[in-house]
This record gives sequence, C-alpha cells and structure tokens, in this order.
Amino acid sequence: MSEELFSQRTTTCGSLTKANDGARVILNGWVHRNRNHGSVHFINLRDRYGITQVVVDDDADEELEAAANSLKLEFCIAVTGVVRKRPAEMVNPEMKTGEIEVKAEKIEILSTCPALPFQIDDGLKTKEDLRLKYRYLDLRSQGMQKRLKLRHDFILSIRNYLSARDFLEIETPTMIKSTPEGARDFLVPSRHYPGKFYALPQSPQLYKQILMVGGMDKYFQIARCYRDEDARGDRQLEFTQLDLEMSFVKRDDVLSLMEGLFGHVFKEVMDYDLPATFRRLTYADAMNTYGSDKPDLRFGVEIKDVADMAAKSSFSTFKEIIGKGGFVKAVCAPHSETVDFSRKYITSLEDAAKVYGAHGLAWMKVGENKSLSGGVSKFFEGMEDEVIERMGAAEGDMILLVAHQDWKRCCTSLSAVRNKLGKDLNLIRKGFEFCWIIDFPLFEYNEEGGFWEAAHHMFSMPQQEYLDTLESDPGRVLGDLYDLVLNGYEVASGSIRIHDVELQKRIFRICNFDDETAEQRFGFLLNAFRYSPPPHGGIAPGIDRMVMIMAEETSIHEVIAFPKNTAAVSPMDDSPSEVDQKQLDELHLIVKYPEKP
RNA sequence: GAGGGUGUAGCGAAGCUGGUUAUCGCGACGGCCUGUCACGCCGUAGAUCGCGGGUUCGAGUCCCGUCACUCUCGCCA
Repeated sequence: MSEELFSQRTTTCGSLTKANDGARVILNGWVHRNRNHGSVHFINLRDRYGITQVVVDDDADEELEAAANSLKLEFCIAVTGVVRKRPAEMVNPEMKTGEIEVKAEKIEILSTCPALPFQIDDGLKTKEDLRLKYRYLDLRSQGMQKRLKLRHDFILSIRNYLSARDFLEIETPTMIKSTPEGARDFLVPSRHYPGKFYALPQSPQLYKQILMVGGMDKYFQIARCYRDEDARGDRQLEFTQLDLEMSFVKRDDVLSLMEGLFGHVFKEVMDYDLPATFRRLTYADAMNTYGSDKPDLRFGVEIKDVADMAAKSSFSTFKEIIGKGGFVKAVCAPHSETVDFSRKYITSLEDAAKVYGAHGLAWMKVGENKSLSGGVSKFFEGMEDEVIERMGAAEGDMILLVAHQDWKRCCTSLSAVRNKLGKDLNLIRKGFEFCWIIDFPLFEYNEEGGFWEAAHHMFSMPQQEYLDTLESDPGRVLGDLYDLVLNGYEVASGSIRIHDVELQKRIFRICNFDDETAEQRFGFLLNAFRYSPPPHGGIAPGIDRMVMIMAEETSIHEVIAFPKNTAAVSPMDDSPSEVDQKQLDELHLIVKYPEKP
C-alpha cells in the first residue's frame, strides 16, 4: 500500500449531531461558503448528504491558517478535525447539522476550481443553456441532487413493488427493426450491410408483446425510448418509461395494479396519500367537461354545452354555426379578488383560445340581481335567468363562450381558456390528482392522407361490441385503451392488446397497410401470434414526467441528469457533432446537405 | 414547418419619448475584521450592449436582416 493520497472521510457532511461531540472526524467535500473573519474562518463544507460548518480558530498553526486562506468556492477538500457542540446562541436551526461544528486541525486541498461561470444554488435564474453547458456544476446544486435522489427513490420503489408481485424485469434490444408508423425513428447504420439500418425503439411495444407469447406472464422494464420529434419542456428525444405488460388480464386488472403501485410509491417516496382508486372519465366526457383528454382536476371550471341556449339567442354568429351542425360551449370564470376582468384580460383569454383554433371568444359579465352585461349579453336579453342558472354563475363572474364548427376544436380551445383561468385566478389546489381516461376512439381520420389511422397504436384491442363494424364505421369504434393523467399531464398510456392474427390483420388493413406491407413490417409479430398468444395488456408510465410533477417542476430537464435543450443539442458535449470521413466510409454513408442559398 | 418572447461585465438585472463617462446586485481580485451562517466594511478590475447592415449630427434605444436560446402551435402510434 502506497502513501495515502488523501485523508479519506470517516463520515459525511450531513450526518453529525451533538451526539458526536468530541469525536475526531475526517470530512471530504466542496467549499460551499467561506466566511473569513480575519483570525476565524467559517467554511461550509458540502457533499451530497448535507453541509457541515468547519471552523478554523485563532489558535490555528501556520499551515492550517495558510490552507484556510487559500480556499476558494468549490475547492474540493479534506478536513480533519474534532466535532464540538456550538454554544447555544450559535446554533443554526435551519441546518440539519446546525447544533455542531467541526474544529479543523488539518485542511488538505484535493483539487482546485477557477472562478465559477455561474453561482451554484443561486436558484433557477441562471439561463438553462449555461447550466447545461456546465452541468457538472449544476448537478452540485442541492436542487438537482434532491431531484435525482427523488428519481432514484421513485424507480427503486417501483422495482420493489413490481418484483414483489412476480414481475420480471427483462431488457429488450435498443437496436431494432425500424417500424416508422408513429414518430420518426432514430436510425443506426449497419456497417456489415450497406444501406441497412437498425432503429432505436420508440417503445419496447412489440418485444413486450412477444415476451407475453413467450410465457413471461408479467414483465416490466425501466426502458429508454427514442423519438425523433421536436422537443418541448415536457418532451425529450430520449426519455424513460416504466414499460409493463401482463398476460391473462382485462383492463381493470391493469388499472388497479397501477393504482396500487402509485399509491404505494407516493406513500413511500413522498409520504403522500393517494386515493385507493382513481377517478375514471371516458374520453368523450373528459373532452366535453374539461375540453381535454388530459384534464387538470385540481380545479373546477367545467365546460357546459350551451348550444340550445345559443340557438335561442339573437346572436347570428352562434345561430349560423349551430345551423351548420356546429357547437357552442361555455365556461364560467369565477369572480376574483386579484384579477380584473378587463378588456385586456379578456383579450389574453381569447388569444389562448385562438391558438387552438377558436375564431373568437364571446363573453358576458354577471352583475347584481341576475343581470348580464357587456360582450354578447345583449343577444341574450330575456334569457338572463336561464343563462346564469345553467352556468351556475354568481355576481362578479364572467361567462366565456366558444362556438366552432368542429367539436374537438371547440373543446380544446375552451380548455386552453380553462387552464389559463385556473392559473391566473389561482384556482389550482395543491397536491396530486390522478384520473383515468378510458374508452378512447381506436381510429382517427387522417385528413391529409384521406385514410384512417390508429389513434394510439395498431395493437390495441377494439371493444367487443364494435368488432362487426370495424370496417364499416371506424370512426365510432372505441378501443380498450386507457391513459393515466396527473395534474393535467398525460403520464401513462396503455391498452389491452390484440392477440389474434386475423383481427390484427383487419386493423392493419383499416390503417392502410395491405397484407404484404404488414407482413414485411410486422411479420415477426404476426408469426409469433400464430403460436398461441395469451390475452394480454399493459401500460407505459413516463418516468421523467411523473418525477417532474412530483418535484413540482415544469420542465423534464430538471429531473434528467444530462438533458438536451429544445434545439436537440447538448451544450456540454456539443452533440450532435460531425464525424470523420473514415467513419462515414465504414458505414457506406454519403451526407447530402440540405440546399440553402 | 409557423408564431411570440429574450439576448447589456463571469452570473442576474436596470437603462423612459435616441443625447455626452452605460447603472445596480452577486461573483472575481486586493485590503481590514474573533462567532459568522446569503457575515460585514473599504477599494480595484471587468461590457466592441448577440452578430451584420441601415436611418440619424448622434443608436444599447428606431428600422431591416441574421444567429442563439426559450415558450407555444404543428408534430409527438
């Protein structure tokens, strides 16, 4: 054994209490703060576990004094010293270790640090790009450490819960056959086969289904998924899902497993009590009541269908749209102490609605004695009582209406108004509100292409009663599909799967895949399904998103160690980057740059 | 692919209807300080105002272009 490189820690910076009074300890960590009072120094030493105050007293020898004087923020050091209780008036109740301090006898500088590009832990104000460029410094912040710990705890709790219920964690390949019917695939060129490519999985969907055919019965995986689409605050090119599949189950088995799982996990990780079951809304009800298939149930402001009233009004715009089979829906914005329903504010609500395709936002204010004023109120003269009663409105409230030819646009634009009201009027309750959205349509009409496609994916089971009318009326078919929604975010999506070759082929055909193309793309799945597949179903909760919500963040970046920015670039390592010609040659690739003058 | 926002010392910001030396806080550097814990006090350095062009006697400020970041729509089975 050679001479010791450094004095190795005997404990961490978060663990000492007055019970350790008098103990000789060695701490390793970073200089979090350094207060020099001349002949007394206070050094806050930080590691992942906490912060401990180190004191260099006036009796320090020359060497110790020199070391203390040379310390800069974020130097990595080893401190040897003795734990002592702080005098009563010096106790810091804010600190976990605030009752003690370590009187330094020796300070070793393990590594130094130049002036920092930004101040660690100065909160969220630093531009994110800079934080990402120096992510190793950003990760030292207590916020990042806390969030990544939360993420770890969350995943560990999931693993334990599922393992205890006979689930097997099985890895599926991340270089697979490209089946680009959903998002764009990321491709990996094959060196051995010029012109051939692997794809990174958008999800382990087909493999987990084949695991069911393989008799694995209950499978899960903390799976990385890749989708080559534009990033967002809650969307990355690569993200992590709890991928899960079970054999011999029906929908409610999957739902109650998830309710049990998250009930357990939220209790264990955050000491938060979830209800034993989550509210269930059909897709149609969710859209009609909240305008969204991922409603935030932490506040009310429900949408009401007011087409019948609008038809009786004298407002020609409404009557015209209704005459053409359109829709008129409304929400009631409750009176607010802090937000004035000014023209300017109404315009900002209208702008929110217009983003989702509303042509305008009609409004009227509720005055005293059940009166209506402003906006379109004059067209509802004589109908005041009916309007106010239907909307459940009270004095000081404002009624906001959207009319649109298209049901979905009418709903979603009003949902945007609802969400803005929730935020602006401070209506959103604290906590975690889960709900299931069930009975989704199986197919969606592709306007551009002029064909039907799977609303979720092509492997979901149609509900029994629609089996005879799949081809004749695809738009009406509901699937055995379910989404889990948390605080207005879609956090999981799943379904009971098809396990019948002929039914699967019918779905492919409806989605514009002839038998030959289907065979070419999904032949391996169809082959597997010829060999007695069990009925099965599953779900895939998004880990990043859930942890983000649990951490009360609005960006997924805050719970990912090394995220890419919205331009799909990692400022730290500069990926994506160009490669050597030699690498391209080996892969038989020629780069064709886009033409731009 | 489209629209909105932002870009001023290392970081975070101020800079009004264009006007002479571009402010402030934090950080850095130097000095003082025996109990702080966001220590305090004194001092110093540090900015071609994202970049390019234009209007003007004069541009951080107005106009055009461009780049970067960011939010949103589209997209995301």
